[in-house]
Amino acid sequence: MARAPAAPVADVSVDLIRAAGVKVTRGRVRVLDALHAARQPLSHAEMEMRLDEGSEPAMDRVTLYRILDSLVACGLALKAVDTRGVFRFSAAGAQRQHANHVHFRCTDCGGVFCLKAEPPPPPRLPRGFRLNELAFDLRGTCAGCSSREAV
Amino acid sequence: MARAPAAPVADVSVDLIRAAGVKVTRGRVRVLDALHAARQPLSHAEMEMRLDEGSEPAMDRVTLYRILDSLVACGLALKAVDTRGVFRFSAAGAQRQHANHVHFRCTDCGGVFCLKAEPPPPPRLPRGFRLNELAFDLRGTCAGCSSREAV
DNA sequence: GCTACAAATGCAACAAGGTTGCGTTTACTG
DNA sequence: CAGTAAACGCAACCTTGTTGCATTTGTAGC
Ligand SMILES: [Mn+2]
Ligand SMILES: [Mn+2]
Ligand SMILES: [Zn+2]
Ligand SMILES: [Zn+2]
Repeated sequence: MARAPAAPVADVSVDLIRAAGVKVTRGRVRVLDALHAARQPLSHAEMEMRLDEGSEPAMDRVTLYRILDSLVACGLALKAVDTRGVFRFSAAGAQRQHANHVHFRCTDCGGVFCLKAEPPPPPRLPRGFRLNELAFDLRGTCAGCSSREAV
Repeated sequence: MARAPAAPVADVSVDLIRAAGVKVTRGRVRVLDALHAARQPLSHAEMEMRLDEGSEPAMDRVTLYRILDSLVACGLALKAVDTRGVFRFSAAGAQRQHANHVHFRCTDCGGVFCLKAEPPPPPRLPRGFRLNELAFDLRGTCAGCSSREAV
C-alpha cells in the first residue's frame, strides 16, 4: 500500500499529440480527450460546455478554436460542417474508417448507413484543382422510415 | 411602326412568383432571375455582388435575406449549406439538371463546380431502402484557391 | 381608378460563430 | 538551466444571419 501512485499509466491523447509532432499542452490534451470520449462530433460551443464541467479553469474561447484547428491540421481531428452551418469536430480515428465506402443518408430520420460498396475512382479534375476527400452519398428513405411512411 | 411596345414578352420569374401565390415585387423578380442565370448555387454575398452590377439601386441586405428565404418557403428556390458553413441558394428547377454529374466542392471558398463525369451507378441497397438522390462530391481546393494559397 | 390592408421593405440594433494582432507564458531543445 | 519557437489570453474585429419597428408597396375589392 501507500504505493499506488497518481500513476500516468498510459495517456493515449498525450502520446498521439507527441507523435503528431506538436507541443503537448494541457489544452490540447483536454480537448483531444473530450473528442475521444464524445459519441458524436462536437461543436465549439458544446466542447466549451464540456470543458467547463471539469475542475480546471476554462480556457479562452480563441484558444479553443486554435486548439481544434491545430488538431485538425496535424491529422488528429476532423472538421465538418453540420446542417446549420456550424463546424463540428471529431477524433480522427473515428471517421477514417468511413473513408472507403459509400453511405446512405436517410432524409427522414437523418440516419447514416454504411454500404458495402466502395466509391468509384475520382474523375479527372480541371487544371489546378486539388482533391482532398471524396464522398459518394446516396440519399433517400431508409427501410424503417419507408415502411412507417407507407401506412 | 410606332407600335413596338416596351413589351414584356414572357417573364418567367414573374409568372413563377405569381403562380406561387406571393406578391410579385421587383426584388423577388431580380433575385429569381439571378438564380436562374447562375451556374452554381449562390451565397448571399455573391448574390449581393451580382445585384450591385445592375442599374437598379442595391436592395437592403436584410431584404435580400428575406427574399431568399421567401423563395425557399414557396418552393421556388433551394437552400443548402456549403463546405464553409455558408448557405447557398439555387433555383428550384435547376437542381434536376445537376442530378447527373459529379460536383467538386471547394473547402476554401465554398464554391461548387460541375464536372463532366457522370456519377457511377448506385450500388445495391438493403431491402426496404428507397433511393431518392445520389451525390458524388469531390472535396478539396479549387484552382483559384490553390494558386492563391501557394503564394 | 381608388381604397384599404396585408405583405414587403429599409434601417438600426443584435447575436452567434469565427478570426486577427499582439504582448506574455510555456513546452521543448541543447 | 537557459534560449527559443510555439501556444496562450485578451481585446478588437469580421462575416453571416436574425429581430423589431416604422414606412412603403402590391393587390383584392369596390
Ligand atoms: Mn461508414
Ligand atoms: Mn452541376
Ligand atoms: Zn430513416
Ligand atoms: Zn475555392
